[in-house]
Amino acid sequence: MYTLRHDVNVMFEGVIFMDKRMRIGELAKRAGVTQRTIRHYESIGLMPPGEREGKGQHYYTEESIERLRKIDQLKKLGLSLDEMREVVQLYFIDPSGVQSKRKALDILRQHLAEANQKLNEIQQFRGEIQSLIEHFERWFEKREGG
Amino acid sequence: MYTLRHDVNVMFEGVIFMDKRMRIGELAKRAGVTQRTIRHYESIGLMPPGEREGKGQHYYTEESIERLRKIDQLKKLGLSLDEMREVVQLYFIDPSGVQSKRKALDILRQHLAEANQKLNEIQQFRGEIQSLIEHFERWFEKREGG
DNA sequence: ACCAAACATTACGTTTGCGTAATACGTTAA
DNA sequence: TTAACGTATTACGCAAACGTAATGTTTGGT
Repeated sequence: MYTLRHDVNVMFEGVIFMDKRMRIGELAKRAGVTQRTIRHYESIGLMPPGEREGKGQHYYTEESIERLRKIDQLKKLGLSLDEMREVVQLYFIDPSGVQSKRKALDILRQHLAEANQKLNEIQQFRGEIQSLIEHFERWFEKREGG
Repeated sequence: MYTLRHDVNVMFEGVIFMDKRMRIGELAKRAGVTQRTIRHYESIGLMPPGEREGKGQHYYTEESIERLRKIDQLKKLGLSLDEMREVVQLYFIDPSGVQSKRKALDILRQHLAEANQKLNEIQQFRGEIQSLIEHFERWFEKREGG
C-alpha cells in the first residue's frame, strides 16, 4: 500500500522537472479568484472538478488556470456563466467528431458577431465621451486660457 | 380652482404643436422598458421622478426617454446601475459651477480610459475567436474541400 | 503518531435588478 | 357620474454569483 506524494520529481538528462501538484488554494491564488468561486464553477459544470483519488482532495493543472482566466475574460464581455459554458468547452475540449466541430464553428461565428456588435457599441460610447470631454475643455480654454 | 389637462395644444403660425404630457405607461413603451424598471431607477436615484402636482401621477418628458436609453447603453457596457449614476448625471445635468465642470472632466476622462481598456479586451477576444474559427475551417478544407 | 494547515461539504446569507401581485387612488371617455 | 383603465405604493419573490460560517476530513511536517 503506497502513499500519495504531493509533488513528483522527474530526472531527465540531468534536469529536474518538478511537477508540483496544485491544490485548490494555489489554483485560486494563481488565477486570482476565490476557492468558493472555483467550487461554484465546478458545481455548475463550468469547470471540471480536479482529479482526485477517491474522496480525497482535488488536484489541478496549469490548464485549470487558463480556464479560469478565460472565464474571467468572458465575464468581462458580459457573458453569464451559463452563456459561456459552450464557448469555454470549445477552448479546452478537443471535439473529436465532425458533428461537434461543425457546431463549434457555428457557436464561434455567433460569438464573433456578438463581439463585433459590442465593439461598435463601445466605439460609439467612446465617441460620445470624447466629444463631451472636448466640449468641457473648450469651455475651460475660453475662460482660463489665453 | 382649475383642473389639470392631460394634453396641451399650442397654435403657432398655422401649425399645431401638440405637447402631450407623457405618463409612465407611454414612457415605458417608448423607451422599451417596464414601468417597474423606471420606478426602480427613480427609487435608487438614477432617474429623477417625473413632475407631479401633489400626490398625483408623474409626467415625463422626451429627455426621460433619452435618459433611459443612455442607461441601457451603459448597461450594455457592463456598468452597474450604481456605477453609472455619475455618468448619467453628466449627460443630463448642466453643471453650472466651475468646480462641478472640473469634476465632470475627471469622471469623463476616467470613463474614457475604461472604454479604451474594454476595447482592447474585446479586440483580443475577437482575435482569439477568429483564429479558432480559421483553425476549424482549415480542418474542414483538408477533409472535404478539393 | 500527532498537530496545525489546508481542504471538503453543507447550508444559509447577501447583493443586484428587477418581476409580480395586492390594494388603493387618479384619470378619462361615454 | 360612473365604469374601465392607468397609476402609486407597498411588499414579497426570484435568479445569478458568489460570501461566509460551521463542521468534519486530509495532508504535510516534526
